[in-house]
Amino acid sequence: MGNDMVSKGRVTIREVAERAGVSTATASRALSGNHPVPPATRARVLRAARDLDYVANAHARALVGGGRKMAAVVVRQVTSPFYAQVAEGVEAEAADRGWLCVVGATGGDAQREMEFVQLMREEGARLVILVGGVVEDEAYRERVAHYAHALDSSGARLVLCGRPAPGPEIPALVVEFDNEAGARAVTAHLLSAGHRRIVFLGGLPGNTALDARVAGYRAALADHGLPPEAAHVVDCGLGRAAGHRAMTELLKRTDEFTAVFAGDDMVAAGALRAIADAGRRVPDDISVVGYNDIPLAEDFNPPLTTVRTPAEELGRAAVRIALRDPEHAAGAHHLLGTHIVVRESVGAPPPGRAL
Amino acid sequence: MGNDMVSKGRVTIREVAERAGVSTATASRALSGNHPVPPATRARVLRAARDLDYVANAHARALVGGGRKMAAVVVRQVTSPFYAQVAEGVEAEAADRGWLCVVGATGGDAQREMEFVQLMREEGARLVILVGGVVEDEAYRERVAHYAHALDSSGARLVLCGRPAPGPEIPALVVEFDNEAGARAVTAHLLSAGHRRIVFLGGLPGNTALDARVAGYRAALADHGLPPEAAHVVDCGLGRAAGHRAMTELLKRTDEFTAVFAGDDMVAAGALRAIADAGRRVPDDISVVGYNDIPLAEDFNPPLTTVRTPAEELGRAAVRIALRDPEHAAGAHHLLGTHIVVRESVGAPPPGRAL
DNA sequence: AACGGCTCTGAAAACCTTTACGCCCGCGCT
DNA sequence: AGCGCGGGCGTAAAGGTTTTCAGAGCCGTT
Repeated sequence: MGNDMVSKGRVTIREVAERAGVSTATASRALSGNHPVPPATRARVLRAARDLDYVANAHARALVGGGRKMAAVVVRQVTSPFYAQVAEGVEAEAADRGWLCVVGATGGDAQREMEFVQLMREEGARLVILVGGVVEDEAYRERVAHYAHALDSSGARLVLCGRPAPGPEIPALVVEFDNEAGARAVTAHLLSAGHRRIVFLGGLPGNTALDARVAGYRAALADHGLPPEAAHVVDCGLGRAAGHRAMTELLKRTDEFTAVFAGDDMVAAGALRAIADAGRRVPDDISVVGYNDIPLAEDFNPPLTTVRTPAEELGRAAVRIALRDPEHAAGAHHLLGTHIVVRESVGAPPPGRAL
Repeated sequence: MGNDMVSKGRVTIREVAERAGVSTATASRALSGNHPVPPATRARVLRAARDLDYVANAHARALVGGGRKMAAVVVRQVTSPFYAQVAEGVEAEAADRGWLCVVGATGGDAQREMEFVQLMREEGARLVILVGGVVEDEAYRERVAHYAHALDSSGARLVLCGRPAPGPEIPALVVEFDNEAGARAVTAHLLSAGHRRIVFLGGLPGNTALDARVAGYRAALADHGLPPEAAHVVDCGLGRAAGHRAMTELLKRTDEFTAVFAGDDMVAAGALRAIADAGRRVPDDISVVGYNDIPLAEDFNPPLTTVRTPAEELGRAAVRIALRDPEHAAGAHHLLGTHIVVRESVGAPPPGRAL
């Protein structure tokens, strides 16, 4: 495959120009296509570049060009199916326009988040996407306001996915799912199946995403004419382990429920296992719904009824919206729709305990 | 948070130097720490930098410095649990040393892989990690030989995770799991449980990773004194859907097996569902083992006995080894160990059909 | 007192590309 | 024939940082 003289050191545009018998200016124009060049000259340059296996230096290019085509997506962990899907969406949308996508994992540590954003400023990323619900405390607001202004001043855009902007005039774009609507719909689904005593498993007070789901859950109960006391929220947080632990305890403590609304599918996974371990059956004894519709949800036992939040689409939307109309985007708030996916984890409540 | 004069345009080291009353050379030395600077001066510079909210320009830095601290990990898709774990390992190990980690998803398309590697050359990545088994054909060998030489000539290192180097003197480092040993062990586990008719579900002829697992499977059968005909490999490829389809067909066609060795856990997920759909029970009627031990494997129904391939460790090892002794690393081949995780998807073969 | 060596610092080059500016030439119009 | 215009192309500057080289000042030694 035509590797002529891959001498040591990198081939520069100077050498390409020399070989093609033109100046570096002309070579640059021919290679980048930024400026018209007669076909014959252009062909000569391209030929020389190919012969020499020339590789443009992105740094030199970015240095003179100002910014660079790079997007960054920051998540808690890459291995969470939901975050992975969002990252994939960002990567795909970025790749479609020839952009680079770098990912940062914070492990939930604010310090690492700050370091990463700082790094992105140094790298000249033009788009930073922070993904995932958070506890919205004072520290968070300050931190994000700082990011927003810092990035804004270097001409980069900040997108918050599933987390709130700290204020209306902060130069950040919010894109998220309508958690409240989704939770309301899936709760309504349980209610219309006959359930009245539904436990919400996986609350995380202060976390805006979870709080919204809890709000939707409460709203659905109210829609159905149930009193506020009907709501029973277990604040065990997210994750498979948390769901397993909380469900195990709950089963030991009470029988006063016929259905479980898990804060996300991983919680549901843990809960399903706990229920099975306790010798109860889903959905005959207890109905379960989850949230997010991760790829394996249909392989749970039984296949999980859940709310599909098209995570990859969230990632794509974040990039698209941020890049579409940069002016209008700042401060905007976009809600993405969700829908229920009915599978087999919901049934009628057991006759004896219907109400 | 002390944002003084974030005027338009970026703050350069020149302004920092000016404010601190030193030259850019001294400022650079104080900021980068590459060269000793008296504490008092150093403090003045740091103070000025903080006051001005100075952000170093990574491009300028990389331009003069030659390379840059950046690793790239290339996978088929980010949403596959296994790849996600590898990527997380790379990211973590990179972050530990202050490196950046960019990820590329190819969707299995060689064209996109080539484009991405090219992009990494332009960006000056110092480490490119290609992850995932492949069909080792002539095109593959040519492609990778090209990568290896191209990257090598720009001083970058190439690591192949779970895929072969096209030749012994190709400047690439191979890090992978010992697929053959893992498959042999888990097959032996089935054999010692009494199974004799074991189907391997998920072959993918030419794919080196799968071929190695099949080889391990055959070796275990031979170890047990079984004739080569005892091996039954279904070449359905990987993925949940493939596993489901192949298992459904197999159940329709024959009863001549008591255990299934799924090529990976996703295949196992599909197979488990197909078995359940057919009204058979695991492990009472059919035993199933998987491969990789993805996070949700313990939530399968029943919890899946599988081979743990510490994927995150694979990613970390790839970075560590490549960066440890760059000289010695080229052409080296590292095998990482695996071990069985016994759960509940394996039992004795049904009495009537033990042999 | 002179000199060697050390520390601190600054001027300037180098890294590679893009682009503003301007030159030269040829063509078409008057 | 002269002039204006525009296409093609080269020169040089700019972009921000690191690093080399060398100068300056100081201390200790002879």
